Amino acid sequence: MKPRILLVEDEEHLLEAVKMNLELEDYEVVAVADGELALLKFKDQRFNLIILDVMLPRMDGYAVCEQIRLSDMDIPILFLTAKGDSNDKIKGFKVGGDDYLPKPFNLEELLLRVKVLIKHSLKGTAEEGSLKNYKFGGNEVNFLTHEAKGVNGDLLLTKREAMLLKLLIDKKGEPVSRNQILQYVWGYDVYPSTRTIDNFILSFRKYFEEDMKEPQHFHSIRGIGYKFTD
Amino acid sequence: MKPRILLVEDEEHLLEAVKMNLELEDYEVVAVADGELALLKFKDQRFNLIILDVMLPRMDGYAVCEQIRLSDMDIPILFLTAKGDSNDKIKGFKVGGDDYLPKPFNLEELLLRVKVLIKHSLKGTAEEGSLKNYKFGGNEVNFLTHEAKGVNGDLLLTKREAMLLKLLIDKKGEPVSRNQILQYVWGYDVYPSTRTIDNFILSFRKYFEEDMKEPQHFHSIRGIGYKFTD
DNA sequence: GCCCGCTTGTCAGAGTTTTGTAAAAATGAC
DNA sequence: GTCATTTTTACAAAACTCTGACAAGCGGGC
Repeated sequence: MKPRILLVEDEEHLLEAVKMNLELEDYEVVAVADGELALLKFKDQRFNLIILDVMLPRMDGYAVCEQIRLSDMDIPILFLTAKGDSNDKIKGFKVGGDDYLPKPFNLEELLLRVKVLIKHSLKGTAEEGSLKNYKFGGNEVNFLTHEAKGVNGDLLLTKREAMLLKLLIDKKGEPVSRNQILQYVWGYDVYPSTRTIDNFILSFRKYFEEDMKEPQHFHSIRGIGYKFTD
Repeated sequence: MKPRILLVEDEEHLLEAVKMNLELEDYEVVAVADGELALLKFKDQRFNLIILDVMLPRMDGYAVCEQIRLSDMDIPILFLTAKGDSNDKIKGFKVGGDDYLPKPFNLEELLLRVKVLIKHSLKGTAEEGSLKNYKFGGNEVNFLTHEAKGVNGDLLLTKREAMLLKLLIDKKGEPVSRNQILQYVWGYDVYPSTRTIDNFILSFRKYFEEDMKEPQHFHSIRGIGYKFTD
């Protein structure tokens, strides 16, 4: 599964060159030439990294970054900019950028920075594997064997169920967005429709909740996603 | 618990200056002046970030980085170097560096890069959420979970409420215009009618003000917008 | 001080979006 | 092909946001 990059750059020539080189490095690249289009793509798809030119038609890179940060605090953003002075860099960082590369840049350097940022972004979602057994309420889950004990006795979790449950439990107490769920459980190139996740939550509530109408563990956070509470 | 930084730099003057500034930013800094000492400290203690000068007595920065990477693939490493050419950067990345700053550098830029790298290194460790926590008057807001404690007890903020509240708190003390609010909370192409914002302010006052007629925190600035005061 | 025009406060639904739920259809392993 | 699992579809229910009406408040000109 290739890491996905959203590349936003209005100089067509440069756009093509960078896109090609990133693809040679085995990334999947979506390339757009203006800020608004970038936001649409971002909302529509999932990426591991965004490369953002500062000077863009219709909406500059900083504004795009600020918008993106409203809904996703984690995705790395790398700024490209023509001007080299430190104020630009600082502005880039202030709006939530993670790295900064002045134009003209050395291509190899860009590729290296991309690699570093992608490495970071994958770190969170890579398997840690440490958690193999978990108890909450009167329930119990074994993530190795997928066996679980719920309110209606023993049951076996399916693969997807186990992945999703593990994700929620790993992040217990904090809401996990539907996007994060999709990234972690389904990966980057699958797009199950919106109701799929709900169905899994529905199952969990059937398995583990005393009262489905008043869930104690699997909370829905409207507009965001779900949250697990112990 | 403060993030811990290992700072390795042999110019005494610079070392002191950077150390002091990092400490002002509330990091705990361990400063050493040569590469071998850096490795000893690294084996002995736990850090969230390593700042590494390339030119060091006894053992250069690249070598230190390579050694560290043998036992820890995750800790972020920021290189400082006197020469500005791209080959140095590339070498830095190749031995496992995460970022690179050419000397002489702007101090603010260093601090920003440090912040970004630390943010990455803390990701996933529970403390992250505490930075997104805010208290004022007898109230408390957690922007990560959207939980809040107000004058009438606990409540959950909606997505929009959380965004608007965050904006106002980020800019506390200064008035935020209705236009800014629209831009930030609703995005670049959506403009709800004028009364909508007031409704949200109304809710905030209900949630957080002792006396709605004499708001202490959510002030209306006639002709402009609103201002949050602590 | 008093009036007038404009801005803000307040509220009650209407309208919209998101989530819950179940059943049917598709997928994929064997 | 068969079965278990996953995904889609459809609709219901819930939650949130927005609108429009009107009241109240503010500030400038007189």
